[in-house]
Amino acid sequence: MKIADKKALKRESIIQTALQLFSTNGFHKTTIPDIATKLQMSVGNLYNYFSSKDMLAQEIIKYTSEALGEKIRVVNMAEGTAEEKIHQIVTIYFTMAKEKPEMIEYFLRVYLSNREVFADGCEGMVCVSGFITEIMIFFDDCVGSAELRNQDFFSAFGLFMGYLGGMVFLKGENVLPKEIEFYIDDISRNIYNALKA
Amino acid sequence: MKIADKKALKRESIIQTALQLFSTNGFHKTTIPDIATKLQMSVGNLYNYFSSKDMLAQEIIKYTSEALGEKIRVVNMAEGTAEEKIHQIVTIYFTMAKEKPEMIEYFLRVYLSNREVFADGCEGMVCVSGFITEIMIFFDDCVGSAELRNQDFFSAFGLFMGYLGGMVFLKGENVLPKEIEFYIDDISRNIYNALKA
Amino acid sequence: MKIADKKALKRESIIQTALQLFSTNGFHKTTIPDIATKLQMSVGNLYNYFSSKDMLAQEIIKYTSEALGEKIRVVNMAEGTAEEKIHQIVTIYFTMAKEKPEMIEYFLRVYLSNREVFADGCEGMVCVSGFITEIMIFFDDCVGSAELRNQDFFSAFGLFMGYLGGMVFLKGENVLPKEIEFYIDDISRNIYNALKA
Amino acid sequence: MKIADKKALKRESIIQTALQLFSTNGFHKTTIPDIATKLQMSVGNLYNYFSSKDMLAQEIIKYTSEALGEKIRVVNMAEGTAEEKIHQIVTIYFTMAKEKPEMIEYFLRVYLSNREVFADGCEGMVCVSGFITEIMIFFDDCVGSAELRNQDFFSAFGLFMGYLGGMVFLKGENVLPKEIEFYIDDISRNIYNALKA
DNA sequence: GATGAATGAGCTTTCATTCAT
DNA sequence: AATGAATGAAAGCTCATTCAT
Repeated sequence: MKIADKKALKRESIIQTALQLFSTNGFHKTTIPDIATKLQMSVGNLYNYFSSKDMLAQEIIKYTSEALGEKIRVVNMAEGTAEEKIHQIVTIYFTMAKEKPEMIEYFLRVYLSNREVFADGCEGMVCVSGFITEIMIFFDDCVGSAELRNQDFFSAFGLFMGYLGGMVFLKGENVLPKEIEFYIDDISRNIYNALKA
Repeated sequence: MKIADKKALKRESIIQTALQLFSTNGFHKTTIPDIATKLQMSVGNLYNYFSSKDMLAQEIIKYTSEALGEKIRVVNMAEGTAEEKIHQIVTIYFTMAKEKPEMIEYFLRVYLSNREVFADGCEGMVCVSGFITEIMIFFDDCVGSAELRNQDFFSAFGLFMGYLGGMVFLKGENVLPKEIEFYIDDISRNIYNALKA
Repeated sequence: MKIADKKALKRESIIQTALQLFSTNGFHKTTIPDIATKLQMSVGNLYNYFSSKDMLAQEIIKYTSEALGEKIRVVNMAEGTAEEKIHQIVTIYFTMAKEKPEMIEYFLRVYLSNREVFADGCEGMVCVSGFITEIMIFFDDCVGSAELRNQDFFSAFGLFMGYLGGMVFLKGENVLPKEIEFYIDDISRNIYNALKA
Repeated sequence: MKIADKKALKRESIIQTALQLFSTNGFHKTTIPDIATKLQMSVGNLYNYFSSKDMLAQEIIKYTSEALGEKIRVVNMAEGTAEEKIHQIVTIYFTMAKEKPEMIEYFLRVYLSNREVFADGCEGMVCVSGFITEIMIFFDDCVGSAELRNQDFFSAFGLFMGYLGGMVFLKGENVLPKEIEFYIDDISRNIYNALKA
């Protein structure tokens, strides 16, 4: 294997480990030594891959947003009604919340809350554009096909992002009486009803 | 004025100042000396009112939740259709986000993200029950009058809390092209469509 | 004793201890814990008196410059010929180099060499003006009385500062075969010959 | 070209690059990676040429001292009065301060201040003997020809080294109102007056 | 000779909390 | 009730040097 590939691989392993620790314990409660120890790596070497804790956090949000966006892209590129697609997107989101909860939690507990960390480098929503872009495409498509009502994009986007995020937050707080998958149908229906033409 | 009253007054002024600083700068970036300085008070004395930084944060979330709950209680106790009441609640929320953004931001940036701070003392959603209870009452009433579809409470609550919170988050990120009030009608309609019978 | 006085006293004791350590071991080789330990003080508390290591270094140069300037002021205010005054100033400088070598060494080994430390706050020669001002007064007086040749101030100042500093440097390197006092007469004569009208 | 020559060439390029960085940014603020990067060379390879950062610093001072000494040697070997030679030496020094300021700055900002770096290997003035020896020869010659007063060598040497170094320091601080060449005549005259028989 | 990833001790600085006054 | 100097553990980050390739 080439050296460049090895380095890329290690970089990704750092991202994944840090993602998990940040999500679980919070950005400020996770220390660089914590991350390095879990990776069986020296603190100094970690800084050969990311120039600061903040920069690491920024790379993670890009990585996560990209990963989520990719899955939604598949839905966008397939055939289907708006109602079906909404159901698919909700399913993707909740499945990920179940299987890789750290990704969704990272949005909620790190990105959303530690503004100062993302201030320089993630202005606007540039670091989460991977995800947002796909939602935007989905919405435009369905408005184009007259399945969804034509309204301000942010009104629709806030519904998606906020609603799904809110449910995962409730899950994280252990206040949901049922497993998260239980809510897929209800929530898909609510979203569709909210947005349909 | 009685001494007890004076103490209660000072207690509240601490809460309000800390609320503002925590919301603006984040929990971990706000220091106890920061709060004391802004209050023109000594750090030692501040500890006569709150036994720790965490306890102060917990009191703030109760205070904020209560304040928001109270406003919704007014809606609950007045006459009106479900559609009207949804519009009123959205208006209350966004008006507060405009006029006292620190309260909403505290939910998003402090309560939601610093789990460890609220772990001992705010288990479940006990510290935000002031707000949740009112949403619950609203929902029960409207289901009772057959205006809203009978569904799992959390499916409905997640919609409210997540959607509104998400919009305020977008506002905080300065990505909304319009003022937040602009979205009141759209969003009220979306919520009503989502939940109506 | 008043609290403010106690604080001023402690402040000065920090300055003196740090002065000694910086002079002896160099700025970069002296750590904040080194200084705190020698003062039997906690690291944190030291930061209640000086906001950073750099600021401490800046306060020291002001303090030192002032102390040296004061001694020269006495010469300036007394009667005497230029030749006598030069001899007195050289004597003061070398006596200080003997008795409080850390002050002179601080000029040479800390102030002169660690430009970045003094870049913000000591621009130009503002932090050593206590000393420079007196040399300037001395020179102006003697030019005014026609005892010294009228020439560019910096040509004269460089002679004083450089020559005396250079000798103390040689002393510090242990290359001088004799005690520093031995050179007082020679050097005073050289300076006088260099500058006389 | 022979391998040994190539190595010597690379060695010198390291010295020159390090000289410049150390002079500009200080010894402790210049890292080995900084030097390697500027040379487009790996840090590991740099250690094939110099066994440590300290050893590199010592080689630089020898190199610099030799270079300066060589120029003065030319003066020493030419005909001329003491007054002329002093003028020539001052001119050499200030010209170098103008054209290759890093050499003179290295004396002032690195050699003079970081005693610990030069402690093992440059005891006394052994690493700057290239320069000192020539000044010594100059002084002996002129005393021998009865042009300069016979006095302790260090009294005379301190004048040269300190005075010229002091002026360059003032130049580095940007406090000199004129270009450094402007001072050549004044300073040469002052030195001659100080030392003449 | 040449590379640069890896090490890890060490640095400056911060801050919740205490307690003598 | 009120003060703020004092504590000290812990954080993020740096960098001379090594060594497998």
